[in-house]
Amino acid sequence: MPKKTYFNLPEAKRQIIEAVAIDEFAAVPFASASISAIVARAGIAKGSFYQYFEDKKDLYLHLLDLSMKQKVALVSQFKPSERALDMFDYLRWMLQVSVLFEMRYPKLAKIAYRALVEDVPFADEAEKLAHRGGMFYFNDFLAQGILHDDVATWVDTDMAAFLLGAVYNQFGRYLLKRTSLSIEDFADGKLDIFKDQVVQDLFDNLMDIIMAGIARDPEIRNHYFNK
Amino acid sequence: MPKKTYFNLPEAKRQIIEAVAIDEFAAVPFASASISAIVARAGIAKGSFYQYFEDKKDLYLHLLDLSMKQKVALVSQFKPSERALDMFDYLRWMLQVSVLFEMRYPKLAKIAYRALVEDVPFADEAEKLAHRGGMFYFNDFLAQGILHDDVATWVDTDMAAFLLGAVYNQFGRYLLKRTSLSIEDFADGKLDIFKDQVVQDLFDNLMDIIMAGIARDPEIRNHYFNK
DNA sequence: TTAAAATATGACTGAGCGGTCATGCACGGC
DNA sequence: GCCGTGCATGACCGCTCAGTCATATTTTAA
Repeated sequence: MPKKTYFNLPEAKRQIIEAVAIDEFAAVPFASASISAIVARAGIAKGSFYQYFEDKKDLYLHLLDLSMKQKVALVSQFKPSERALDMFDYLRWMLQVSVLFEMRYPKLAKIAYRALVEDVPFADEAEKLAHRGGMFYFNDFLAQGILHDDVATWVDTDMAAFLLGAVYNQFGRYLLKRTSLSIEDFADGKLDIFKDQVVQDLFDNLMDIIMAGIARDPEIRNHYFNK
Repeated sequence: MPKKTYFNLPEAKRQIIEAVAIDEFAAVPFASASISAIVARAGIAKGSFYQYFEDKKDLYLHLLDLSMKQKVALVSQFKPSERALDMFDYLRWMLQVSVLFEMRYPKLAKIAYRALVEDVPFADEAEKLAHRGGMFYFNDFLAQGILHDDVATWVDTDMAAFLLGAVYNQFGRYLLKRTSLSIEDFADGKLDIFKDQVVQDLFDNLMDIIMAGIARDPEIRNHYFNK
């Protein structure tokens, strides 16, 4: 946790520091991120930095925390309107929000991604933070799906949760490669992932594969077979 | 490419250097890997190292190359016996070999993994190397599957290839977490991933989900539905 | 006005890094 | 015996880094 002094700072100053730090930690791995570079770009003295944060790791975990909070905020902002959607619509919604986060806050997303795939000298703390904001408890979710006859009983829910996690985590990157779009295209609202047809078609196809793979209802299977 | 001098070295000396270097680059990200540490542990002089390799990147790419060669070797060693398997058996075999590589050569696997997910200052070269040995051209493979009526025509093969890649790449790590087994359990042959029932069951379930998701044959779908 | 508390500062430390280079040694051909 | 080539060596260079600290400045409270 940053020191008390940091939170006494004027909002604007904190904003600058955080923006610069997010830039740095999104651009390079933890070990390569430079505090010296950050303080220089943020226009503060090295000594000041250490009045705000315990050390490099303290800043890093703070950013990771910010990232997760932002994701959670986005999730609740786009929560499906009223009552529970159908399970597959829910899975689809999760996928979309997950991608949306990556497009809206690419740097924060990258920092969270790093925490999971890269080695930091404090992997456990980082992973705990990253997972807390992970928000998608696929496992419980799928187990519920079996109880409600949405998911085929033979499906190993823990395994299926792993599959969903792996796919959802990478889908944003794939989308960019596949469509040759860049994050900027999405960023300035010129392109709404919820509306763009090409993107929606890809979402559809992915969800189709997953649904056909785990759904219980024979009509769903037949629907895909008859396509 | 390492310099000529390196290849003139006695086999044993090269082995030591490579073993130590693999250790280092598997343990920490590229930027943190220390040449000084490697030469110290390998018992050679710093100057000697730079008679063998151009620079740090040269060594790293060499290791990446070794990793890919080892994977390809493992693949051909375990090539399905005689003639072509059924497409799904083939996908299953790919998954198993992919996991086997991770268990047999965890450090080499880690180095390859890093090349794909971490940022090195020469990402393009690294990715090219890693992909060349990636060996699994799911995309063409699935396209063939459609031609042969193995894969449902509505499946976006490029997308499905992404899904397979994402899942296959992570499955080894999942397997370890899920089964609470460690790499050592597999390493010394005490446990054969091709024979162990728990592991095979997980393979089965994953393949079931994928097959049910992309197969064309209605019997396959019904088979899963009737489970 | 003043004293105390909080905050800002940047030169400095000690360590580690990748990479270089002058020097020395070993060995094969003549 | 001599020389040339290839290899081995480790002190050394220039740089960057995270983190410290004595000092200066500003803010607060009385």
